[in-house]
Amino acid sequence: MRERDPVSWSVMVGGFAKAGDLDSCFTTFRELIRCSSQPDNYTLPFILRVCRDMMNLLMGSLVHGVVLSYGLCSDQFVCATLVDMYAKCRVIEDARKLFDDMPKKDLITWTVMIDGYVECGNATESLVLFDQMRDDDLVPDKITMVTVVNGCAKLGAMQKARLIYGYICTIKFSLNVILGTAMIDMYAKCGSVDLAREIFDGIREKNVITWSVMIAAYGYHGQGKKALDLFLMMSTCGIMPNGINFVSLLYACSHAGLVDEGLELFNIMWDKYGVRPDVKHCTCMVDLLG
DNA sequence: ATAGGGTTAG
Repeated sequence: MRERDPVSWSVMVGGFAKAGDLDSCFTTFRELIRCSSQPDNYTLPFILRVCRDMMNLLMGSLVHGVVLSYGLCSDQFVCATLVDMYAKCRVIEDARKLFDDMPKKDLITWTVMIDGYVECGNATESLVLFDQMRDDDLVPDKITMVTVVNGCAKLGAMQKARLIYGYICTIKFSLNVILGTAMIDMYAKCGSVDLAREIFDGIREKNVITWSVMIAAYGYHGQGKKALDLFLMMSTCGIMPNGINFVSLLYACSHAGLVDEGLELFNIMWDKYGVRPDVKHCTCMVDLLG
């Protein structure tokens, strides 16, 4: 191409990244910077998302430098993407520094920061931020609530869980699959498998993850039989189980001492469902038989 | 043909 626009450059950089050719990805990016004039506001965020998805902090930092050199750091959209990149690369302090320096933060920026803390294992701080966000008069949407619910699940705090559920009810969010599934997980990890089941029963369009979360919940609450029943129900509904389902199921069997059932599952997972046993499945089997 | 954030094991 004699004429390349920002899209052609981005597609090429992203394409190399997806193909796993980081050298070419890197080289092409540098060439982009050398050859193009001022990049538009979409090119650098796009490349930052590539860095985030590949957890390539090295290239992410390089792009950050380019953002600074073009004076784009005051752009809210660009900056939020940087926060997300650093957070997902587990450099939460750097993410927080950028976040704190932003004069105006929109809902997505808050959500990215809250989620960053959850993923980094600091659920307490994620809930603190959630309160600060509301003090800032921002109204969370469903995606924000998914991250908050996740934070609460990690904390295992039932008091908080009830507050958050109450809040979701007051702003009248209908539960979509993802938020509903997150809430099942939250209640289960906060200790109430029954409340989790109530949410589960209220979700009309369950996907494989919804079933998986509920099955796992019965598993770590020692109710292996119920986990198995649910698995049968899931099969009846025509949902195809994946490898994670079988991790939860085998775990459930080992914690309830259901040796025969566990062996049976281990046999059919490959023969009937084409799921190849991995180290986690085998660990559960060792637990079950040992 | 780029267009910011979200769900299961570990």
